[in-house]
Amino acid sequence: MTMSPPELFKCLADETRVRIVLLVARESELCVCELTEALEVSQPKISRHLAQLRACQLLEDRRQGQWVYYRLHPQLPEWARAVVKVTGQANTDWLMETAGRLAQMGDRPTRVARCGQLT
Amino acid sequence: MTMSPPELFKCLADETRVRIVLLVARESELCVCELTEALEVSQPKISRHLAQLRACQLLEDRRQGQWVYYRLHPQLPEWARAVVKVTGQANTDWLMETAGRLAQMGDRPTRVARCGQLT
DNA sequence: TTCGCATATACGGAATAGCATATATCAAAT
DNA sequence: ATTTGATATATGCTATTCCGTATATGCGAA
Repeated sequence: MTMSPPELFKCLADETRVRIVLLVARESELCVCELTEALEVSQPKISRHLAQLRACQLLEDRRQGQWVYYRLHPQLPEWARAVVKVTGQANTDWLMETAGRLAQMGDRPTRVARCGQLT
Repeated sequence: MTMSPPELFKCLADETRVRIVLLVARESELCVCELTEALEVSQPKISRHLAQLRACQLLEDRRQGQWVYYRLHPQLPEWARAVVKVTGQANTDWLMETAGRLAQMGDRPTRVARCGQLT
């Protein structure tokens, strides 16, 4: 896959979108409802940004039952991955500011429970 | 200095601006006329983008005679510097595509000559 | 001071991006 | 088949961004 610098940076130029990408990178994989809760923004808003991140090949989605999980696109170029990594690592405080419930990630039980859904 | 991820990425979300930043990082320091020639864009356009990069503290300017030189801001956070570095290194081909005359950087004489100005 | 070059800013219009609300799709459960 | 919860898309609007042209400023040379 190929991706020019401005293409990548346009994707990351919106606060909601960077937060999504950094959180997903940090957690390996997150579903829409987790992101909606973590960032405390409306579902359509999250969804629109996710569509954009999918379109530019930054994220990949995987449907599992009623949930859709997002992760970094496996073919994301190394340098882009490095950009995400270094940014996330150097900005954990900023990231967690708005990470809502996701902040206490360690003590959450199953992913299903996280989504407020049972079994 | 502090700089949030979306702040940095907004600066880099424009093709002209990333090119400026990557070239400046690569060359340590460049003046406006060099950038204008290298990127082959109008002078006001370059200047406007430079003003923006100055405003967000990504670049610092230094006046020397009639020229104004730009370099990465000395207090730019490490992670931002790392983002610029890894992006530049992984995209030299893309960078040089539009780097015009600056492409033959090795064989240029003095900076003054580069600007098409004598002594 | 006046001229010429390098650089910066102002202004108006065109294009783009982001948002809220409403609606559609799709899978699981009943 | 109908309902319900999860996710996606459409629509209409506002706000922001970017650009070209014109103009201003700052500096050095004459």
